[in-house]
Amino acid sequence: MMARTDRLFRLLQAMRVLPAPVTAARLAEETGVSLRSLYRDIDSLRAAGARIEGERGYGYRLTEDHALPPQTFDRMEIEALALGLAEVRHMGDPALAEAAASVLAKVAATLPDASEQHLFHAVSHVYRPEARYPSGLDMSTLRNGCWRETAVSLRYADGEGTVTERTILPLAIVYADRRLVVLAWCCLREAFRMFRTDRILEARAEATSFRPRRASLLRSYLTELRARA
Amino acid sequence: MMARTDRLFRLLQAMRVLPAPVTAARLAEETGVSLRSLYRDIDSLRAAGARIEGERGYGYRLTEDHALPPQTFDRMEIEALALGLAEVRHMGDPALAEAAASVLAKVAATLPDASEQHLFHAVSHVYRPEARYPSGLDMSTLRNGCWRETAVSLRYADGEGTVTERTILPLAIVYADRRLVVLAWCCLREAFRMFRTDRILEARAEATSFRPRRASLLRSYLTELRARA
DNA sequence: CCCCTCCTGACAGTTTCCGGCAGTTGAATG
DNA sequence: CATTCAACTGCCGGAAACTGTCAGGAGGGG
Repeated sequence: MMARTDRLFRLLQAMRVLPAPVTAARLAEETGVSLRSLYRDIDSLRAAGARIEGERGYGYRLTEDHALPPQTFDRMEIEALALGLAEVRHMGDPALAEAAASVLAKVAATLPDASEQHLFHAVSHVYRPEARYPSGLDMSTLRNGCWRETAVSLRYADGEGTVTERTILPLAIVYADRRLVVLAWCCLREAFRMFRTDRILEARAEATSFRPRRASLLRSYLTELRARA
Repeated sequence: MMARTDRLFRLLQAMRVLPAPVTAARLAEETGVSLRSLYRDIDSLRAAGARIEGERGYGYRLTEDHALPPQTFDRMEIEALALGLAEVRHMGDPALAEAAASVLAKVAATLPDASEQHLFHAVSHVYRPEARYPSGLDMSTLRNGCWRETAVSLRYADGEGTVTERTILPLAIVYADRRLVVLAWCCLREAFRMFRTDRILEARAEATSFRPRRASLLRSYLTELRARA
């Protein structure tokens, strides 16, 4: 049972150990499988996130190990994690809060002592004042925009309550002044702007993509912000 | 493809996140699989080295999972980490902020793309309003008290500004209502109390140890807090 | 042109997986 | 003592996934 999964791990291990360019034939022999299946296995690993470079007439090379070294954190770092994640659990939208809980659980699993584990987990549950996140809004629209580098159109109420309709290129979602805000390029004003998530009345995904400009746009915005301060 | 393996990981994660005794039915629903299959999956995990305690008429409990391959963070989880840690960098005392930065660097190192790494790191630097942490106070005294389970004596100003001198048994440092507070047993009042760090005028380490009562004390305090809400 | 090697598609045989059902067991509860 | 709960087990048949074999492509080096 689980023969296949086990074999994939062995394959990965073989690629780590064997000297750099390894032929598929060699790996097939190593894992005891036909050539055809080996190609399928390589596919599976790539699909699972491993970066495997394959060149014709040359062989395979493992560029990047996604099974990273077991993350170990010292006590102070654990403390920082617990605090930060507890905060996100309260503040964030449901999806974000769940992710924070999930990280917490993963990190707790690496803790040596069982009682420490439990406390670590417990502390993050202590304080739960009313959720501060703008409940009506579906953050996933914004988050998808950031990740997929697609525009989003908003109905947004500014400080005076004036409502405007605009299209933005969302760059990142961050805390600022204790609130969740979206850093974005505003197509209406043709400038970088921050949008408080609690003032966004509605968000709709648009089809237009701005890939691959997100990284450079965000960089410019950050330098602009830094210059202003 | 690989659906099964993926499901097993999800099952494990579910057991870590959900509160302790979980019924098979619940886990089956969580992983979207029939009850029969769930029992098979539990078997697989046990065979793979996870220690899962199952009691009839009660539920499952995960006692240990060290034998299993290390878990990586997905995109959403990375996002949660970045947000939480950025917050701690601003809020925390220097030692804590440094720890947060250090975790950030460790996690960033595992990110696949170089530009993603850079952005991830950059975002956490964006916003730096004035540090909100009570600058005069040396948090390490309190933190050491928590870790080494030794008493600490405080000069503390309450809500009306009345200053009192008291000895506490510090249990944990957490956020509450957006401020850093110390959860502790107050020897003066003989009760559990929360102390806002920004109202602590002075903290001195005492020699008296309360080891190993910290875990149980904190547990009682937490249940008391939860009962009150 | 030939050889190396990665890579893809199709097909058939085999294996594994999955849900459902029926039933057992241990413990707590009433 | 009966009942409920919920972990477990065995077995079946259909569905799905995996595997090896065969038959090609495709890019680069000699």
